[in-house]
Amino acid sequence: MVGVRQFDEDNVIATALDVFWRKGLHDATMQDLAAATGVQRGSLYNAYGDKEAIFLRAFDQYAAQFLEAAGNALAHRDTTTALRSFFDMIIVNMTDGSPARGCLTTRTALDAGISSAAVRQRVQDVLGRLEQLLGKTLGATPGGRRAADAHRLARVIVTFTRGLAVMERAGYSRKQLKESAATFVDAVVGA
Amino acid sequence: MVGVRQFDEDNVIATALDVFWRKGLHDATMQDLAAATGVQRGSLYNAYGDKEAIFLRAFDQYAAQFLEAAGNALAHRDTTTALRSFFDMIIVNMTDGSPARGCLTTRTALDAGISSAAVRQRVQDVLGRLEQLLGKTLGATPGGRRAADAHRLARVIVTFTRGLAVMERAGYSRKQLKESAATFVDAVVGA
DNA sequence: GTTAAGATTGACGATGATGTCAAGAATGAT
DNA sequence: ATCATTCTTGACATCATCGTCAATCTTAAC
Repeated sequence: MVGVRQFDEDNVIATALDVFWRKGLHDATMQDLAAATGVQRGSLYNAYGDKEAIFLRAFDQYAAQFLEAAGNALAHRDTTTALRSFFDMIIVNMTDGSPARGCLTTRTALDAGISSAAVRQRVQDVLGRLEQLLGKTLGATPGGRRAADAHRLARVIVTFTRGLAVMERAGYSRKQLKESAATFVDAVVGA
Repeated sequence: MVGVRQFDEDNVIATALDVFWRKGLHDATMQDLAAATGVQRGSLYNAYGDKEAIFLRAFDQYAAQFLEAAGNALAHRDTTTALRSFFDMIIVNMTDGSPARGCLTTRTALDAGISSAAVRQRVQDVLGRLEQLLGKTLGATPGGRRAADAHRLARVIVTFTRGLAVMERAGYSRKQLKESAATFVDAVVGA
């Protein structure tokens, strides 16, 4: 290997993720990425091709971390406890930072109209996997739900998490989001 | 009045709404608006000042129409029926057109980070009013809910509608959205 | 029919983003 | 030490958008 890369790729991707998380795929520019990473625009083009390629790498990292956190949060025997810690995680995830960064998946989903198939696919993947995690949790409850019900409910819960992400963008506080999530869990799982 | 406007303002705003609905405030350009309305860019600047001013007018029209439709849909004695027709309306609203236009409020909310205070305020207004409509419906149910519960639940429902809007952008079909909404209504109101 | 307020038009300059490239720098392999 | 390969750098051309402006046109009011 000759002519060796002068920057740490993991660092660059992690920093790029932060930029995309704050600005979104569409609004983040190559200049933003260059400034944040300290790597010149030209080098980024040379190394990755274009902005979307960088985004896909960053998003994959984000998705893996997000889904792992979701899985961990859901790892409780009691469904109600599992869902509460799940929503806690989700809400902290989107209200973290100052100003809060929001939810990257949701932001990306909203740009679907101007995004490539690859990007749209990643969003669907994350949501699909999240739904599976939730379905497993709901189905595994002792004296459990019928499988079809668990799946339908899982999608409802995923949908509600997306709603929380929108409400966060609309200005609702972490506390308000948590209250809504608590009400939701009580209403849905209490039944 | 001398030097009279050559175009119909209501037409222009209605057409602008269509453009914003399809592209979003941020992605729609003055050229888009000029092309769609048949009014030159210069004239639009002269008449309205800038893109945001046009957007605010269009959004106000949209919000009024949307809230009226929501109010009508909710006008049933039976809470379950009211919510079902409410969600039907919401889902049709966001899956209409080809390609579907999605939900303008949600799209706008997601751009909060790069929007003016005036725009953010409109989004909050719509969501707040929607919440009020729902709260009234839930509170008015015979043998009704406690007021505090109705308000909390109303916010949960608003949040869920935002989630549906995201799911639509993520590629879920009208049918899938309706199924989720039905599951949600059963789970929440059945309790 | 003149007039003057206001609308329309097309062109202009500024800005910022994209993607490319040639020249120079760095370094593993020999 | 030299070479060959790859990375880095800064400049370049292109493109889209924005907002403005002077010249021109339109028309209500007189």
